[in-house]
Amino acid sequence: MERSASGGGSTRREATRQKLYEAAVTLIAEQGFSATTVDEIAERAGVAKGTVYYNFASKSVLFEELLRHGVGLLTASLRDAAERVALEGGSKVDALDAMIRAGLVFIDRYPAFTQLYVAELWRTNRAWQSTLMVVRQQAVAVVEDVLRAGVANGELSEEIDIPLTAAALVGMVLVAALDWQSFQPERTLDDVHAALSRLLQGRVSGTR
Amino acid sequence: MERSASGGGSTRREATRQKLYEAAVTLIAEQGFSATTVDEIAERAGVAKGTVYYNFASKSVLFEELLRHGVGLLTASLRDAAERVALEGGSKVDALDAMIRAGLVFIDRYPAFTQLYVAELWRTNRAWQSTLMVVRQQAVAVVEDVLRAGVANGELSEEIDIPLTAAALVGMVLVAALDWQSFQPERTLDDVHAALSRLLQGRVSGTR
DNA sequence: CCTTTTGTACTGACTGGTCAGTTCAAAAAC
DNA sequence: GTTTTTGAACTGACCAGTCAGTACAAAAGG
Repeated sequence: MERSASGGGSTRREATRQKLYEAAVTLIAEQGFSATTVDEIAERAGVAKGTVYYNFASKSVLFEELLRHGVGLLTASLRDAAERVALEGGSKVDALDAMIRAGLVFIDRYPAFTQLYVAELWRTNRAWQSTLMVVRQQAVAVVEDVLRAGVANGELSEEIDIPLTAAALVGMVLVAALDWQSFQPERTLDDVHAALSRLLQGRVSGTR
Repeated sequence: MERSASGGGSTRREATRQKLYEAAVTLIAEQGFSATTVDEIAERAGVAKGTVYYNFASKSVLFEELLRHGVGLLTASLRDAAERVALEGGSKVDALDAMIRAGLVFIDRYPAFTQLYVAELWRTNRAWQSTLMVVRQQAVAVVEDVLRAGVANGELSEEIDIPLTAAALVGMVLVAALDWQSFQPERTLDDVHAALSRLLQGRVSGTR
């Protein structure tokens, strides 16, 4: 029943689940959860419908595990970026800037996941609402931590409102990136990063 | 046969359509388009299902008209705010600030519409995709116009990337406001406005 | 006046189709 | 020989859209 060491679960099964995640994330991002059928997911993943139900209890459970999986990747990437700057002795603003870039890289790599996340996050009355709350808090908390550290060491103004500013920064990156992907795909990641960086560092007003 | 002059459409019918808009916007914001049934919409509006189809060709058409209606309100409100500042002889940064506030007021007043807009905007493969594109461009264009004017009169840096910055600003307001409504409802509109204003004006870094 | 007609708005039972989830025997993979 | 997958058939709930009929007010006709 357990072939590789302990904990992991079999590789074959894991590969099937991965295929299902990938198929589901694309379809749900395009069409929404309710408009996506299990038959479609199975077909896109190249497995039989029975396999979906052998691996996941239901369509919603598949979706919830997908969410947890994706946000795990994102927070790890953000935390990693902040830490790398800290080790190099960079400032907290540098850390925020690095996190903006990490966010953009993530969205560039997993655009479907990001679409789906944004589309579901502010819904109420959904089965997976609590999963999303937890998962959102994890992501925002990473930004809040850096802001707090910046205020503590005097680098950022004491007057900033940490939760609101963190939310605004996340939103800025999220929406700018989605807009980039959907409506201005000819721009490069560096263009987008530069524009956001400028906004973060208050180099918008003033002719220099 | 025709009660009020010609052209306008009866008041009764208009009132029914309005009730349907209100019912639909709430339900779709909560549950998404596909998960919301026409029966639910009719029930919430207090009319029979047939009435929905008497007034709108289909569920999607109802939704599209809803979108156009809502974004019309938003752009009018943004343009109005910018114009008011211009008349008072304020700067372009002041105009942007006023638009941020107008955006927040709008979202505060029509939270369901905003949720629904964000949730559907970046979807692909949807029937109303083209409607959304048009409607998004209208809203973003208002911000771009002000940015362009600011650059022209030397108030804003020539190096800013207008489309990307506009998208980022809109995103910042949108996400911060939705977050405020969903996760920090105890905050006041002024709190949120102050946090965003600070970010816009680059008063985040530096201890003053 | 009264009554007949006409057009508009609305109603709600009904239909045809769709889809999540089930079942299971047999094959494949390991 | 155990786990995982297959594939196809099936069920039952659910739902978008339809349609024959109702309600009613205003006009037309007498």
